[in-house]
Amino acid sequence: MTPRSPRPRDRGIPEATVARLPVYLRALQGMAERGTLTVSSEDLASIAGVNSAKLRKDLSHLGSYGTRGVGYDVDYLVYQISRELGLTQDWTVAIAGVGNLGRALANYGGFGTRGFRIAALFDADRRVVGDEVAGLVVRHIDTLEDVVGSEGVSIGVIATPAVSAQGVCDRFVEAGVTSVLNFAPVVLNVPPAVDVRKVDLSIELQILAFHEQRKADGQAPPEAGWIDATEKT
Amino acid sequence: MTPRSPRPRDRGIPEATVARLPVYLRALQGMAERGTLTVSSEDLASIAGVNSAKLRKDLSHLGSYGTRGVGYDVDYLVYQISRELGLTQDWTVAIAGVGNLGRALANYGGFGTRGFRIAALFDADRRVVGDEVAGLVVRHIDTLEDVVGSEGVSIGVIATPAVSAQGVCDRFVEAGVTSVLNFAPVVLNVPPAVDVRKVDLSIELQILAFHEQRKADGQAPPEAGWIDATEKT
DNA sequence: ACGCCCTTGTGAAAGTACGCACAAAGTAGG
DNA sequence: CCTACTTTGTGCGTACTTTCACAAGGGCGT
Ligand SMILES: NC(=O)c1ccc[n+]([C@@H]2O[C@H](COP(=O)([O-])OP(=O)(O)OC[C@H]3O[C@@H](n4cnc5c(N)ncnc54)[C@H](O)[C@@H]3O)[C@@H](O)[C@H]2O)c1
Ligand SMILES: NC(=O)c1ccc[n+]([C@@H]2O[C@H](COP(=O)([O-])OP(=O)(O)OC[C@H]3O[C@@H](n4cnc5c(N)ncnc54)[C@H](O)[C@@H]3O)[C@@H](O)[C@H]2O)c1
Repeated sequence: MTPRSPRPRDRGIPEATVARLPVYLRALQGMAERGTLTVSSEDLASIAGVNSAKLRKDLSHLGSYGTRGVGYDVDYLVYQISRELGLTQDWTVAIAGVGNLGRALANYGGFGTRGFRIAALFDADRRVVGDEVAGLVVRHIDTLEDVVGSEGVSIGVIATPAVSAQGVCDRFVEAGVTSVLNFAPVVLNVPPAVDVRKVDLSIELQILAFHEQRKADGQAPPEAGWIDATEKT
Repeated sequence: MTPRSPRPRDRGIPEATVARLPVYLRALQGMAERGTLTVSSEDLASIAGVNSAKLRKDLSHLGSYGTRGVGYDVDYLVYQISRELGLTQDWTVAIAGVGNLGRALANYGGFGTRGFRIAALFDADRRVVGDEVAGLVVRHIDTLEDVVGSEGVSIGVIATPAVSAQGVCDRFVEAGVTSVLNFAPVVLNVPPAVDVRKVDLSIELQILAFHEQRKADGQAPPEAGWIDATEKT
């Protein structure tokens, strides 16, 4: 029934796997720099902080790139994961809201290192527009549509106050942006074809507080036994 | 077999639910400010961007706080969620690494508004130590143990470069901190009793890139059908 | 060329999460 | 008090995720 052209691979990578691939990629790039040629699932999993079976299953979604008895070729795996994640091409990013956070993001080196190019900064405040931040001149938010079109922006970052976030988001979407990274503490409403990911500091702290309270509740913990060691995204 | 005292409620709240409670809480607080007295699961769910059945099931983990035919009392629900998340008490936070990001965090108002008090800022750079940021004097990282003890810090935020993160984390843990929020792009190693949550910009962008590539792959999408509308944390 | 040993790739089981659909419970109006 | 209507709380089927455990594959030493 699927009218899709018969692609080499299934291409139905689970979301949970996608979220871990960048972690593996980072670990592998570190190894590559240090000259490591191959790595076993056990070792890589340990560095990435996951179960080795999970790692193998994750990688199996990309194909059979390992060699039994040996492990995975580091460089090859870096390439395959990069390709799968779409990092073999460059992506153009625009940031809206050049305040505390927007400036930190713009000045963040690790942003551009891996195929993400910041093409534009927008703000609504006339006192900020025209400033040079991280080598870019801050533009007025009203030029968003023009710039997104001319620069080919594909990812929009929202670092405005919460009240402005939905409006800015709508403009990004209207201008054709289909991926949004939102730092404002609001739930954005977008059409189904647009992906939104949010980074919400306050939520993270509240989740930590919840677990912290749990630990305290048990008072003097008779026995440890918290199974929370590893990170959950 | 569970030797725990028979608590009023089960207290086995799913992690997925815990991650959504702060979203509900924020929506409810907004309503409370606007004077709304009660809300139905349908309305609240719509604002929070989730399915109403999911919302009801989430809330049912806290107890039966709704009234059939009417909905939920906004103020009461705010209180119950706050209590469950541990927000009825104050939490003390310390930030290590006062660079681009650390400063943005320290200056962020929304941080302190809901029970999270920033008690200390640490840095290793002598040029930064002694600066006043957001009303606090930046202390040297070597005073971490003393300050964490005297201030009763329970949540440590890591905003140092990646190479320093594990070391700083170890010091937090050694000093008794059992909750860590990590902004550095590394997997932290901690004992099982310590909770770590990470915020990783680069990973978020890579996940967006993956989906963006998918959309482009299908070229002129014959039929839409992306089921990605809602946000995934 | 052979066999040992290591590591992958993957079935199957167990554990979580989601969302539909509906009975139960409560309100409001007569 | 009884009926009609609204909305909660949850049982249940489905889908996704994680983990175990092991057969099959492949290199390497002899
Ligand atoms: N600073 C942090 O560490 C931090 C942490 C977590 C979340 N956040 C969230 O990130 C967002 C930004 O935080 P911040 O501290 O940088 O705030 P900020 O006030 O320092 O900066 C916001 C900037 O957005 C601009 N702006 C306002 N309306 C705009 C519009 N319609 N279009 C374009 N620009 C507009 C303002 O002029 C300002 O420069 C907020 O939603 C905040 O809740 C910040
Ligand atoms: N800036 C961003 O927008 C951004 C975004 C995502 C992730 N990050 C990550 O957050 C971290 C901080 O980023 P940044 O842009 O603020 O970097 P930065 O270089 O501006 O600041 C880092 C600060 O940490 C201090 N430091 C170094 N070693 C330390 C130690 N052992 N103890 C205490 N302090 C120490 C440095 O003196 C510096 O002041 C990095 O790991 C970065 O990858 C930053």
